[in-house]
This record gives sequence, structure tokens and C-alpha cells, in this order.
Amino acid sequence: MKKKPTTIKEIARKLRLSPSTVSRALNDHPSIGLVTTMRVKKVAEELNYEPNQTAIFFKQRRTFTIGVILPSLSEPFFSSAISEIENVAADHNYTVLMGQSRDDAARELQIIQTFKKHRVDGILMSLGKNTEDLSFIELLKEAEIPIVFFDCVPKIDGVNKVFSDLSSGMREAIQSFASIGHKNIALINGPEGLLASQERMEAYKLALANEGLVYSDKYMVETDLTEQGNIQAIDRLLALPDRPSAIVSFNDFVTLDVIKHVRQKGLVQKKDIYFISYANYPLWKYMENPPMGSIEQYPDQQARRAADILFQNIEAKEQLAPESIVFKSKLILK
Amino acid sequence: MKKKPTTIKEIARKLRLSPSTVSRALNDHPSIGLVTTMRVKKVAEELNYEPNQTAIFFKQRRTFTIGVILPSLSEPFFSSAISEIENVAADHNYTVLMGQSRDDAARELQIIQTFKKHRVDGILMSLGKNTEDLSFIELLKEAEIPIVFFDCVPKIDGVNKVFSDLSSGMREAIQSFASIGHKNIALINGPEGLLASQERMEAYKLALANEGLVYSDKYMVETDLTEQGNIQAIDRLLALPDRPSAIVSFNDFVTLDVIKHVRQKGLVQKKDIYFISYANYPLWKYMENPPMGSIEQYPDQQARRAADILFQNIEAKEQLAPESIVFKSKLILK
DNA sequence: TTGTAGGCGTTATCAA
DNA sequence: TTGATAACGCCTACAA
Repeated sequence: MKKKPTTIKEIARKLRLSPSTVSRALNDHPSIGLVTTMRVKKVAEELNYEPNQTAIFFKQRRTFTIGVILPSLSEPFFSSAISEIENVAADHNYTVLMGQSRDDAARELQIIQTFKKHRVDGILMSLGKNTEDLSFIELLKEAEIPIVFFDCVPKIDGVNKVFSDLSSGMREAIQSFASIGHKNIALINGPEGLLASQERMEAYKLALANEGLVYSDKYMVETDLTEQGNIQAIDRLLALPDRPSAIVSFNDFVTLDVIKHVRQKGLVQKKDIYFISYANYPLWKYMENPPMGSIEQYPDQQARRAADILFQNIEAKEQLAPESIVFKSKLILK
Repeated sequence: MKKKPTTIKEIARKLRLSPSTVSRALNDHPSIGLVTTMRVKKVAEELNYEPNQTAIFFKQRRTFTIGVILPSLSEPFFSSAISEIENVAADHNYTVLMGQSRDDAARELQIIQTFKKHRVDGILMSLGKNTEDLSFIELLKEAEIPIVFFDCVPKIDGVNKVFSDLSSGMREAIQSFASIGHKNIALINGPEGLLASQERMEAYKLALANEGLVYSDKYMVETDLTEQGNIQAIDRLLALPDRPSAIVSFNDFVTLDVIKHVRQKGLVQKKDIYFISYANYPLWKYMENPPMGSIEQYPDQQARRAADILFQNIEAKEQLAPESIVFKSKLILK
């Protein structure tokens, strides 16, 4: 069904040269005479010759392709990451193969298999929320395909990872709240199962202690991150006899729902109640009444750094020691 | 540097069989005995055999890969498109190669070349803002690589395209404004050079006429889409003796800047001044005081449809007649 | 049921 | 300076 593109052989036949000569001429090999080189290139041009990369990939055992596996391509965090990854890859003359796991571990494995079959030169990955089985890391190691994790990274040692330290931002958030007199500071956390939730919880407790505030269970509520869950969570807090005056929440989306809800209840932000959350989505800038702050995690910088490490590994002759890079999260006051 | 993965030959040697037998056994060829097949598969498993796709691609002249070229991966419009494209591709057992043109025509061409060299089976593309030279379409046609454009599509005939009819949304917007008594309705348009701007302008004029309103040059201002440009544009309108009471703008980002600016000037939305713009970004839902409406262009549906058409073309034996699909844009009142 | 041989397009090695 | 040959890994028509 597909017409065969021009090959070196055809050029060779046309010029009564051997394919090897043509190949060398096209690659500007020094041993080939200038005249021949010119003749070859001219005919190649005429016939619209284009080297068959699939043949070259096959022969060279390199595809100049990296695979990227993300939970979602449509979330702002990941889309700014992927955008930056594509930039870095392009600088290295690499192409990017995309896979979306949708937080499905089975799908994640399938994508890894596909990438492996495609013989990608390396993989960048952010784990899905439910991924438990990390045995694919061993498989990739055996195949000598370097992998660098970022954002949601495995807890184990011995792998390349770039991730964000949530605690620095949390500390700054609690500090900010405390410095303007808040005592009852709550956390609306994500689902218990998530590593990201555990980290926030620990950071929250530490940060409270740091300010000499006591932790209380009642100020730690959970949401399943749906709109309904978010509203239930804030309602639970508002129902408390000594309701919190300041709230850190899992991410900006939670805060958006929550702000909307408390507004409907007649509470005024930065007067009756204060908010800070993770992500620092650009829209805050436009809000009439934004939350007090948001904690930036620098997805693009994380992604760039991860890509840099990946390319170092791809280009290295030797196996490199695994790197573990931590980006401090940072409170941005609005 | 890279350890060689197991090949069919090694399995064959180990079992004292011929490579062809092994190949057939692995592919469940009916002529091979059950026993042999089992033995082969067992050894393959033990040796972690994985077929070398690059060899297969090379031989089969199909890569089960599509290329996607977008101006940006980080814009919400495109990231929801790419997400949907990945879904469709995964359903077809295809992998997605990504390229970001950043509205640079040269880079666009380079990506196309790369994709062509990679022998992708098809291409989905949204043109950059400045793309003039469409000769690559001919090149792809010669190479018999199907291409489907979406969102920002070429004006020419004879190509597959899926795009949005901006005028339906504009008509609804002007209608809405007119129905609540607005007479002076302005348009903050994008740069003159953009097709998207031209379309909005025409739609705007038509829609005005449709409501029996007269078009006036002074109510049509342009922005370069920077924050500064957006503010200058609205200031020009506000400075008019009979300033407009309702404004349609190029997209939601423009409106965000403009809303913020007029708020600072003490104007109250939906009282002193009304807004509608294109894109329907989800954040409106959370705004305390959102614009009157936003015009949805359904990026995910466009993308899905474009991908469907691409796969039809890839799977077709014959060359299919080019399709041109128009999605009506639709005003969503807030 | 299994083996042999050839080829996909390119390039590297060796020979001329 | 150029050519012949082999090889990358897999598949398949043909032969046994």
C-alpha cells in the first residue's frame, strides 16, 4: 500500500556506483572524491532521497528517542513539565514518545513495554498514584535503558530522581500564618494512601511544632479531591466549635472549591479565613480575592533537570551513579 | 556500550532449532508443533526475549507511531487536545511522537522532517501562527503519509481538517448582549495577521449586522496578546466618548487581564461593563465575578475527531477523499 | 513439521 | 578512490 521511497541502491544503480560509495558520499566520507560526492548528492536530491531512519535505528541500536510517562497530559503541572522536556530533547536532537498512564499501574507497565520494544534510549517518568510494583526498574536496568523519575518518584534508593521537598513550603506557610497570629491552622489533605498526602501530613506536623503550635487531629481532614469531597472537608472544619482561621490545603484545585464554598457561606477571605495551598497556578493573579499564598513546586525546572540527568546517562559511556535531586518548594505570597 | 538483548538466533542455538522455527513458534504459527512452541516460549521467557521492534519496523515499513505537532504543549487548549489524542492512539495500539513548534515555521518543518525520517504512519498537526509555506503537505502526500490538521488549519482545499467555526459562538455572544439592551459592543481582537483574528472580525461584523447594529471602526481594537497589549486595548475603548458597554475579546486570557484592569479602575462587571471571550477555560467557575460567558471550542472533541480521521486514513487501503469537519463554537453563559 | 535462503536499507570492514 | 561482502534481527517463500 505504501509506495517505496528512494533507497541508496537505486541511486547507486542510476549512477553505476556501488551502494557503499553512495552511502559514503551522502555522509561526506573523506575518501570519496568531490566529483562523485556532488554527482551522488545531485541525484539523491532529484529522487527525493531520504535515509530510512528505521533501518539506521535498527543497525545503530539507537533511536534518538526518549519516552515520557506521565499520569496525565492535561494537568497544568504535567503539561508544563512535558513542554520543557520537549525543549530539552529537541536541543539534543531527540524526539519524544508520549505515554499517559492515567494513574493506572497496568497501563504504566504496558507503556514501558511499548517503549522498550521501540528501543527508546531513555525514559522519564512520574509515577501514578497507585503504582506499587516497581519491578520494571530492574527490567530496564537489565536492558540498560536509563530512567529518571521526577515529581512522583519511588521511595527506593539507587534510582535517578528529581522531586520536590514539600516541607519547605509547608514550613513557610505555617510560619506566615503564625506570624499574623493564627493559632488554629488546619490541613485539608489528599487521600491517605498517597505518598504526597503522607508527606504533607508530616511536614504539617513538623511545621506546627516548629512554631510552637500543637497538632490536633480534628484540624486534619481528608478529601478524595473531588469537588464534593473538598466541600465536605471544609464543612467538617467549619463545623468545629473552635474552627480554624487558617487552612493549608492539598493543592490549588481544592482551595478553589473551598474558597467558592466559604464565599457562599458569607465568610470573607483574609479576614474570616486564610488559605494557602500547593501548586501556584497562574490564575491566582487574576482573582479578585486570591488566597494568601500558594506553594510553588517548579514543574518545569524539575522536568528540565530530570531530562538533563537522563541525557547525561544516555551519553555516558559508563553507568553513572544514581542522582537524587531535591527541589525546595517555596511559598509565594499573593 | 549497550548490552545486546536476546535474539531469536540465540534461542534457536540453545534449542538446536533454526531461527525460522523459533520465529514461527513465537508468533504461534499453526505449522509448528505444540511441543516445540512450548519449548521455544519457555526459553524465550527465561532469556527475557523481546522482539526487536526496530527490526520489525524496518521490515514491515510501519512503525505504529503517529506524530503530533502543536504550537505548544503547555497551553490548556492543546494539552487537552494532546491528552485526547494519546487516548485514541492507545486504543489503536499506536504510540505518539510529540513535537512543539512554538509557532516557529522553521521548527515546524524540522519536526516534519524528523517525523518523516522516523517513518511515522501519520501526522496530526495544528499550524503555528506564522506558517506560510505549506509545501510540506505535498512532500507528505508523495511519501503517502496521511496528515490531518486540526484547530489551526490551512485555508486550502484537498486536505483533512477539523476546525472550529468561530462565528456561531460570536453570533450567540452578540445576540446575548443585544438581547439585554447593549448597543455599543466592541471587539478586542488578536493581531491582524492571524487567521483567527480575521475570522473573529468577520464573524463580529456579521453578528452585528444580524442584530441590526452598525459596525464602527472605533469599536474594533487590537492587542498583541501580551498583558500590556491587552491593557492598552481596553484603555483605548474606555477612552472613547461613547465607550462600549459590552466587549467580546479574542480569548479568555485577554479577558482576564482586561477584567483585572477595569476592576482596578472601579468599573463593575455585569453592571458597568460586560464580557464574553473565546476558550471557556475551567477557571471561570471559581471566579467570584466571572464574565457573562465564554465561547467553547471543544479542543478534546476536535482532537478526537482528527485522530479518528487519521486512523481511518492509516488503515485504509486506498487514498480517502479529504474531509473537512467543522465544529460549531458555542456560547456558554456563566 | 522444520530448515534454508534471501531480503528489508544501511554502514563498516576489508580488499582492490 | 571505489567495490564487494557481511551484518544488524526478523520474517517468509520455498524446499525438504
